[in-house]
Amino acid sequence: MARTDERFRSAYNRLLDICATMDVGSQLPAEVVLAERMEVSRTIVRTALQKLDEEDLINWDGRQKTLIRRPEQKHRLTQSESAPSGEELEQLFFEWILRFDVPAGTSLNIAQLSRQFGVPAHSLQEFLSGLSRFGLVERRAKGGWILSGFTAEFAVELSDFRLVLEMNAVRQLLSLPDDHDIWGKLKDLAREHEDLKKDLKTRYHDFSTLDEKFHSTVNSVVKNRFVLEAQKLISLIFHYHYMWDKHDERERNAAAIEEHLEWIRAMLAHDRLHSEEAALKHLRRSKETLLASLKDHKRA
Amino acid sequence: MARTDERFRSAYNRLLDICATMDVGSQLPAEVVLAERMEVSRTIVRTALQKLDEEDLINWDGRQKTLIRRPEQKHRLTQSESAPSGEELEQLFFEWILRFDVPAGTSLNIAQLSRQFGVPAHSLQEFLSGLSRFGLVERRAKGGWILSGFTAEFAVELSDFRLVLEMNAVRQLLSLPDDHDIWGKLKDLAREHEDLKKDLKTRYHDFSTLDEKFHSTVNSVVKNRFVLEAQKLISLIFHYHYMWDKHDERERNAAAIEEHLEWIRAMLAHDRLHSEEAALKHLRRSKETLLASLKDHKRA
DNA sequence: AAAATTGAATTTAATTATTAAAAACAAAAT
DNA sequence: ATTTTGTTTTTAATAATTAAATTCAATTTT
Repeated sequence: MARTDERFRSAYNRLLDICATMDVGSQLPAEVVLAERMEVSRTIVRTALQKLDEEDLINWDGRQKTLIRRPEQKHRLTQSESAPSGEELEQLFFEWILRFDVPAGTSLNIAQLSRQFGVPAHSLQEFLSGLSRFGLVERRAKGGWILSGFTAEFAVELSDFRLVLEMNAVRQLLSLPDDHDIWGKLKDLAREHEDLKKDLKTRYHDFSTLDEKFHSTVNSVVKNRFVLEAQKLISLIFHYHYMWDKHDERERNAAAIEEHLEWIRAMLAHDRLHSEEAALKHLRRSKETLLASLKDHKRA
Repeated sequence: MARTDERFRSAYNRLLDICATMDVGSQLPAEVVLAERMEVSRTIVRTALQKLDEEDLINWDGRQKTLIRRPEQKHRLTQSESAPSGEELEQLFFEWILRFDVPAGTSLNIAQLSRQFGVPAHSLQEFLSGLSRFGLVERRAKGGWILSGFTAEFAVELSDFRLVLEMNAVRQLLSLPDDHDIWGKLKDLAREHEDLKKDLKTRYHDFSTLDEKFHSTVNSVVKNRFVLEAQKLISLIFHYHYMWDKHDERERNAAAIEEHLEWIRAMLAHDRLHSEEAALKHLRRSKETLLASLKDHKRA
């Protein structure tokens, strides 16, 4: 009942580590100092000190905190492995949706999913309410959540949004000075694309990673938290889709590499019109691929 | 302790309403039918029926649910007024931030704020985790939330994002056919602007509403959930800023009206270049105004 | 017998009570 | 006067609790 003492346990173990670096008989620093160093409140420091005293590892009297003996392995507190972080939860969630083709309209069972993902139900709730901002999930009047996205419509809108943002990135990129390091990065990317193109027969799986690297490089010139956040979602969904949709993978990737190369070369040549044209071409085809794969999944 | 029976109470009252429309001696429909009509589970229907039975309003035996007498006012259950909805909470939150100039870095006290807004702490948590997607608030390791946005940087990025989205809307708008009703709406807006311009001396306060109407009309041509969601946040923040920043209000509004008019006329003339130019001009000035007002507040 | 309806049991989720942790405050020691 | 500690108060994370939804089996009606 009530919250876990996870925070205390990890702090106590860190305090043991601090003691291990000290000589027997020497003094531990002040509570405030310890609290600051360990990034916890003084309350935790004091409970930890009290336990050290009880274990006869230190002698605690007022501001005297004398180390009696070195802590051993047996003194450490066991920590239940920490729950997946927000980012990890995001990964788990999208992976689950795309791997099992969870259809739109499915009602999400918080209790079961939180068990499955190994996170407190509470965290999952928060995560979902974050997603509801993007209209991917919805809260029902009766309570609970339903997955409302991942329809063809969603894919279209997401792709269109991506188009708007990425075209903007291209325009901004082209107005950067010649000594900006984006140009070097683009040259490197061109080379990597050429390399992959040569060994495509054996390495065509590697494209997914390169694709993500390329798009995030282009987008990196836009310093904007809203754009960045949106792009995180976009790349996540595109990335996972490529991962699960193995249909025509090699041909698709070969075509995409050519499109990327044309786009990169146009940008390196500072050719505004050609760059926008090449970007448009690639992004539109990307959208079609995403849509087609959604329809394929439906049929399967 | 545990959840409220708010849902039961409102269902019970609605059931009384249904009984009121029926003749004494007639039969109530099946549980499933009632549940469906009232958009509530059968469990609630059954508990409500049981209470009706206890109150001697119906005679319930198996599938016989006979109305004995008409329900009266005294039978109705009192409902505690429902907590503000998600949208209302959003309004309350932004109003609070802008009215009291809550500075970036402030730690948000969930308990106190939820009391202040009259919502369960739980709802506020969910709301904040939604906002964290936009980087407006952040979760701290120690627990709790801090307001990290509403800096000049935030305003700049928000304005830039707005620019990208709205320029895209303009481009889409100009490619719409002549019989689309956007053109009629734009003509109406032009007239409203002219009217306000005439009576500006007395009515300059009305501009804030007209401004919102204009921008949302332009943006309405983009049918995209991501764009829409982003624009909701944008207009909210711009709207509230105009509301609290009374500095030079009349002059600012006069200038903005002229900019709007130029922009509208260019669009009505299907002049692509001029439209984009006018839009850019207005949006850039808008950004400067927002920034200036932020700096002013800092000084005050 | 098939369909509709009800009764009971199970599962799920909203809310509160509880406890861990943080923060604030007051007292004591350097 | 400043630092450090002891104590109290406040805040928030989680489990327990209860309302509500859902499921399944039994019963009645067509």
